[in-house]
Amino acid sequence: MFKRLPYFLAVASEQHFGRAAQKLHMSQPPLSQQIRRFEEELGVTLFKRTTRNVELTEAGEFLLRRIEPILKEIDGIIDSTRAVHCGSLGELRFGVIATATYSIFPRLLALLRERLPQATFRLSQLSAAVLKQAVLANQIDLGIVRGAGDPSFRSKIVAYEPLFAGLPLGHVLASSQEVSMQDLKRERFVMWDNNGASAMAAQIHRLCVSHGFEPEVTHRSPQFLAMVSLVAQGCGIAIVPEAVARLGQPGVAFKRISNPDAYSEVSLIWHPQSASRLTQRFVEQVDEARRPTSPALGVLA
Amino acid sequence: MFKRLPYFLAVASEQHFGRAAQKLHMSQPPLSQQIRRFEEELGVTLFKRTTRNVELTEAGEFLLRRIEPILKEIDGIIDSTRAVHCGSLGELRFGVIATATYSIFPRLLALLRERLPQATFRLSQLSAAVLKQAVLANQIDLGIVRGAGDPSFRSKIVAYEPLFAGLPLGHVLASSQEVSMQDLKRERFVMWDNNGASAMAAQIHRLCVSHGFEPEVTHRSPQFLAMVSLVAQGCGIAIVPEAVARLGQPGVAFKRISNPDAYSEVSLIWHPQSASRLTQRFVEQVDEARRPTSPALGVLA
DNA sequence: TAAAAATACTCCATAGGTATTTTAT
DNA sequence: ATAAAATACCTATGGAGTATTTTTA
Repeated sequence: MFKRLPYFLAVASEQHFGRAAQKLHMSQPPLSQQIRRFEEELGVTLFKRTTRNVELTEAGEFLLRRIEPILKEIDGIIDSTRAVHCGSLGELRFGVIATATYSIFPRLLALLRERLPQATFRLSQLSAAVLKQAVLANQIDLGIVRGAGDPSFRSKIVAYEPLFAGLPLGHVLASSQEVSMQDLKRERFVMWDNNGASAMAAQIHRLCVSHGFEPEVTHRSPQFLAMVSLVAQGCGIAIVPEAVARLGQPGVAFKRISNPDAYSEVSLIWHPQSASRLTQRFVEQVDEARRPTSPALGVLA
Repeated sequence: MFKRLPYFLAVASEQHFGRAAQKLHMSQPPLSQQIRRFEEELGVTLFKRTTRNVELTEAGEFLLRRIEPILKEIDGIIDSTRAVHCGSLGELRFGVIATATYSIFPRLLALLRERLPQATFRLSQLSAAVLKQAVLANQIDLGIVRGAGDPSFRSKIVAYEPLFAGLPLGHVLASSQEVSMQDLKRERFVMWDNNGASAMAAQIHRLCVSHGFEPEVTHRSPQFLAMVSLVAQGCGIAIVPEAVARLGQPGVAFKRISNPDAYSEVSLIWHPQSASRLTQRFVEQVDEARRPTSPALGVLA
């Protein structure tokens, strides 16, 4: 039944049993038989044939017109199924923290479109905690968070992002080229927060301690825009990743912190069990891009 | 390949090889084999299976979502192909003369929609001569013309349409209930024309002669609206079929001609060779409707 | 008479059946 | 221990081949 449709199609398009049989890599008699059986099981005469001429009946014309595009479509679906299997077709669900949405994520997206052009994506901007839950619940495929890793996930660092000090415009350091951690010893800090679980806050705290001081924190916020406003109002200074510094803000000057350990790691995280083929393929492509031999390395270094 | 799609569908929807095999009226082992072969020839794992649990892989989900509606569609196409074969589905191309477009044709159309609801139609309004050529050239399936038949076609009378005299309002007969051919003896006539081949003109001429007079024709036109205007202007009287009388026209009174032979036959014509199944079915339905036992008779009597 | 479809027949691949084994819960 | 899928093996349908006949333009 289904298997006979391609036979019908070949005879219909060739209007000739012999040529159709050649095209199908078979001999003419079995093809004639298949068509006859097809007609019998349909109860429909599809061809008007003499030994000199083969043409479609009305019903045959109808069937040809309808079935031809469908068989092509099925071929396409089969190809696409193979593409899904090998992880080049599908949808990647990204969960991204606010400060990576406009810097790291676009770079990864460019990589996705270059290396896996058949893949589509869906983006959710989430707090780090919610994002990790979503990865575990297989609601998103890939998370972008700060920090080097987490034993619950598979992870990969995709960027070392330089840290900047955000200073009110009148501040004595606001006119210098760079600042060092030493310069910030006596400052009051507007600090990141995420119900006490902010990776940035922990990172900055470690940084201060390793440079010999305990930061004096006056305000805390989970929203970087709120932090930067507090800086503009003179409530203190803030340490932020480059992505936030780049956005700028009236009344605030951002100065790169010159110490080599003043950076924030950004990682891709994913679930080792539920990772789809596409997820795996994409992670491989990220690896590939970060190898020194690859020209795409720079964008993620 | 194609034949295995329904197997895949059954297993995918049941998530169970045994039940799927039952649904397919076969035993479980060959079904397992078919699925395995299908996976092999695709090069794609479609199911994750243990002895306790069967579920689709990503690629399997993808294939299921895409292929299920298509197989349903193919079933529908097969059914429709059968309908085309038996003449209940398709398009009827009607060619209709002007004076049948608003009277006889709508009745036939109602019959078509009642008896062959899957059929669609296409309507061309043509002169009788062009229409007959179009039937011979298989450009239209069914023509509606005046006259009882023609040896070049198969035909069937579908209406005997009473004739009316169209009279200017001031005319002495314009106040009577009916007129007879005798009353029209001395009148001047505005006559139908179609390059000398009008069936109506021939019919009316025969009618006059059989009632003992040769009509005095002052004007001729192929357009009934033109004829009726000439009547309104007092150029003469016109004999027209009921369909024209029903349309009415300011300044003209239409009176039924009481003689029993004062009618015009309207016929369906079609090509005996190239008639489609639907054409044949429709003609059968017209026969059916004209039988005295059928309640639908009246509309065409 | 020649080209092409249908028929007759033969053979083998493969679909499908039964019995059994393996595996995971 | 049990349900269910996989495996092994057998059978038979039917798909495909070759040789031949029929048909019609």
